[in-house]
Amino acid sequence: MSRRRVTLADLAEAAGVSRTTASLVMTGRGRELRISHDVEQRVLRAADELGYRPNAVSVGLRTGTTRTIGFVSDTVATSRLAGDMIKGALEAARERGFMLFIGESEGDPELERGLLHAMQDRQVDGIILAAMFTRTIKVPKDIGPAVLLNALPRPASGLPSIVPDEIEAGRSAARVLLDAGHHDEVYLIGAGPTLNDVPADSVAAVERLIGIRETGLRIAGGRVCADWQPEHGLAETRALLADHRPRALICLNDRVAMGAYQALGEAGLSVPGDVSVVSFDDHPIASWIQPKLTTVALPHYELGRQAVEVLFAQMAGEVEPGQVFRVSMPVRHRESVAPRS
Amino acid sequence: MSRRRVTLADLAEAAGVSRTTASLVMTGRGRELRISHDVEQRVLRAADELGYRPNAVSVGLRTGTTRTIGFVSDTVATSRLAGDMIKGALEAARERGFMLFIGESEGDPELERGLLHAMQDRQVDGIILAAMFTRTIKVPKDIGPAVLLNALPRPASGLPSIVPDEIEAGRSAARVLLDAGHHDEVYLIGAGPTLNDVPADSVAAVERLIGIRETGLRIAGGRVCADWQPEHGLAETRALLADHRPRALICLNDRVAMGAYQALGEAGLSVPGDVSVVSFDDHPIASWIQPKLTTVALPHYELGRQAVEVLFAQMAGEVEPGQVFRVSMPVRHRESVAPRS
DNA sequence: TCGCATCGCTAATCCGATTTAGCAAAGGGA
DNA sequence: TCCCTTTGCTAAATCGGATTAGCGATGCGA
Repeated sequence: MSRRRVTLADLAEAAGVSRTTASLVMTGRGRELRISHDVEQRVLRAADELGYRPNAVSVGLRTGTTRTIGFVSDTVATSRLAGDMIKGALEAARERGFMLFIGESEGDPELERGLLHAMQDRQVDGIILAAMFTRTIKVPKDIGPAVLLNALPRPASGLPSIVPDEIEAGRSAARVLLDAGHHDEVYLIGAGPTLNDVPADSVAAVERLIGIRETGLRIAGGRVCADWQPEHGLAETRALLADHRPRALICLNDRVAMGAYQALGEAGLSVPGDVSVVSFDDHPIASWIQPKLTTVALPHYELGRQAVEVLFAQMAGEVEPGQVFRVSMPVRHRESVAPRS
Repeated sequence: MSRRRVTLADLAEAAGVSRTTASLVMTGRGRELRISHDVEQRVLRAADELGYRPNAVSVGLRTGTTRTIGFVSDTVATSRLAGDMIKGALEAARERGFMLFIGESEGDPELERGLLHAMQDRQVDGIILAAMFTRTIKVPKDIGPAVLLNALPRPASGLPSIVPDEIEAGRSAARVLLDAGHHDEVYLIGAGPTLNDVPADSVAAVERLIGIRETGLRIAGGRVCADWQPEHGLAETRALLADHRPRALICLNDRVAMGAYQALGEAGLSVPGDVSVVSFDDHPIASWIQPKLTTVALPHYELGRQAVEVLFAQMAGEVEPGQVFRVSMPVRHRESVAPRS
């Protein structure tokens, strides 16, 4: 391979100074500790010529800080939605010269412990604990500086959390319909009509429902889906259409909406002419299906960014224990909503 | 926070031995260097009680090996397809006690250099250079042990490559139709009919075409798409249907196929009754659209795994310079192909 | 001319492990 | 009894930097 890396000792020798002096100049403490301008320039020039870059492992050992963050998720890393979360975290970290370790626990606590250990052993400066779906999680002890992403601590742990503002999202979805004149004949697919009619463990479902109902929108009915997949959306919408003639549908996510589209198509109903549809998530398919789906977006990228930024703020001691950061969910206006005729 | 980490010195003191002895026992070299069974047990017990875990940063500095791999991609990390690639790499790495640094270069060479430096400074043991779409890339100098994932080196660089076997995939797709009795009236959507009719820079398009044509399947015609997105698939299939009546379609990927489904639906043609459809990628939508799409899967998970495994093999000196590893693409038989009537 | 502060730089220590070289005690052969 | 091995363990060096303490030279006031 290439020749040995240039070390501080090499640099010092090339510049004709001690390692101490070289170190002081390179860390920018030269001024403060009275290194002459002349010597400083000499060292900087030598560093440039030799292409000196400090060995981060050594720095990590000496200073105890590695400019590294651990990102542990149950399975976020693989889900499409989560790619953007990682991307946001990655960019925010990079802006500050930090790198990210990624780990997936697959929901296995044993594995999670192992990952956390592996990261702590590598002296990460902080940890992001992320969840695939918004939910509550048990926080391991002695985790050090950490934030929860898309999750809330089950027994309060003092760690800050970053979550999407699902309640506001519910309000937004309802308002899109209200603004278009849909005050009644609105049905829910995926959950509802009451707060008890939700898939198990779905924080998103509950909060979206709360938001929707807060606006005062009259909900004519709703169908729960065990799982928010297209086939369930299809089945439940079919069942709904057997007895009812909705003028608008709020689908609890885009995959469910995709199924709903299929059912509406079968029934000879056009979107948005006969039925308006709003949804949640802004999954890629939302702009692939015809007509393109108006949906309230999960801000994955922004969630990832915020997690990193909150982590830095926390390390700087600027965060209240247990503080919850809600990231707003923007509406993507597309083609699936028409004014009520 | 918690109390200071347990160090080797703590362990040695607790066990009443020297740091050297403690280290020898913990690294398993005790036998070899004649540490008595008695002392060995004493150290192990103390380690267990104290919960001693060696500081990986220190080990990294001393031994020069950090049990860490750098994963740099143009933008893989965020694309859905790539999530699985990372997952595969993650799991293969974890099985050997390695962690992964993730970085995204966004195709910016400057950024890529920065990422590679950041990783080299952290003494990664090897690097995986990944690409979003299969393509050729210029390999930076002095990169150390590395493999290319979903990419081939432009000027031969001696680095091994891991790529999906697209030619075999083309053969597989064609054979699915041939086996169902479709020997003619088969059209291509997304590329073809000749090897010149492909989107720019698409290795996949060329190789899939080569594979398809090798089987001797009679291709009645083809429509290129500038970009393999649903809307182009829709437009090109519409255009095709204006003059022709295909009995089978090979779509160059699933998103194009999704557009083709829409066009076929508009034309009142049923899948697979009137027209059989095969495609490539096995994108999640392939099992969301109706009828479920028969497609030749990009083995993302397997690609990720292989990249890590080849990297280890390379570090062990078991890989030929420039060796190319082709990962086979399995057919997912679903509902979109029917026998030719 | 002496004492003291300031300037400009460096020697030595430390971070937490691994690894080399070697020391003291016990055992064995002549 | 003496010398040589072998056994069982440890002191010290090392990795590549950051940091603390301090040293010699110069300048300045009295």
